[in-house]
Amino acid sequence: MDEGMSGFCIKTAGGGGYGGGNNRASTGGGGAGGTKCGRWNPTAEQVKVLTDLFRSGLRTPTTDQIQKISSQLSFYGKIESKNVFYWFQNHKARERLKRRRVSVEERDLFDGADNIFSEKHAGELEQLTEPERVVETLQLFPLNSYEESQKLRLPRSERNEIRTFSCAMEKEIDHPQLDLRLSFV
Amino acid sequence: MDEGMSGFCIKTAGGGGYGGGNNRASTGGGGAGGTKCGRWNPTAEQVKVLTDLFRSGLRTPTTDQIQKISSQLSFYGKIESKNVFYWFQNHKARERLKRRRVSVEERDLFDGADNIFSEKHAGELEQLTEPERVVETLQLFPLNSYEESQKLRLPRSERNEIRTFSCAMEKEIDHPQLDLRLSFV
DNA sequence: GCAAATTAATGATTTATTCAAG
DNA sequence: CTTGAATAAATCATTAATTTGC
Repeated sequence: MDEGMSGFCIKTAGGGGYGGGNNRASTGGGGAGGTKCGRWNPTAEQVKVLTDLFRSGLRTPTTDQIQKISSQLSFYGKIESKNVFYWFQNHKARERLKRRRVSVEERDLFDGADNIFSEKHAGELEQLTEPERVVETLQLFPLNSYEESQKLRLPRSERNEIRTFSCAMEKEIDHPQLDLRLSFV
Repeated sequence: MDEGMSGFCIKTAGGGGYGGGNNRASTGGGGAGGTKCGRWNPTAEQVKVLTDLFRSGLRTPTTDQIQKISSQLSFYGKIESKNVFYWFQNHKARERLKRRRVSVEERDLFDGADNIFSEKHAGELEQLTEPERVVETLQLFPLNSYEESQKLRLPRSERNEIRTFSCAMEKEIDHPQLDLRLSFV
């Protein structure tokens, strides 16, 4: 809405970008038919990969990482680097928000006399927030043991130092094995 | 069109969510739970208050300040003055470390935006940004001369405005209003 | 069943802090 | 004291989900 845009130039309007054609929508994969270049509408595969990366610990990818991810994800449909950047920003913030909300609920319940509802809400936490567990489609190349133990000692602040990982989607559709091997090491 | 280029120079960007809530005692080493008197295990509230104080500019609390903080924080669980002292020592040092590492990393990224090796150091530190800041619940009051002189002993980067302050947690009603009004002089 | 209307999610922008270099 | 860079917070805006009346 503003022409100020000093950062990346928003050229979402022009149909041009990213030869990746349209989205191969699987479920929510947007762009049903006509190229409605309103805003990026990620495909289910794209979301899955992004979510796996997030769960593996990635929070604020570097520009290089963003480009690699974007490049790989372009296989599944139209995507730009900025989409990846925004996705991580939003996802990080909103996960934090969810976690905080739930924690406040837990706190309220605990401080109250009885906490009969605690399990219920604990379950909600599991549902709402993304557990940081490694899924089978995500292969983590282990850190060295020292740092791993160090990492475990910091549960409070969501700190992660995942280094190298590759993300491969299992029996999904026809797609190449993603190898987002972002060598952080 | 910057299509061909890597596009997306992160200049002015942002995204995110909201941050209103409060943390919650998770693994509180609190006074109530099992008395595992190994070492201090701060509750989430204690960490929150300490972090807020840190963000408000406090770096090296005086003995009086330490005692008052400790006294107030004892509401949330077992705590001793030395815990507060060590917390500030450690937090100050670690924040400095983090900042230093990040800034080094930034330099590396600038030198070679498209340098594939830059990501080498990147991931290691990307997610190390300081946790969320909370300001709305923190009120600052003017400082006096003693603190001013103390301030001068800090490196420039830490010469923030350190003041007398009170920390009131407004939205979270289930604990008393902290009034950490530390009187210098 | 089906769209219009409404609500929930979430992509994208803008604004404010923060640190530190000059 | 000013300014550059990075990012979190807050907000705007658009799309998908869903509800609802027919």
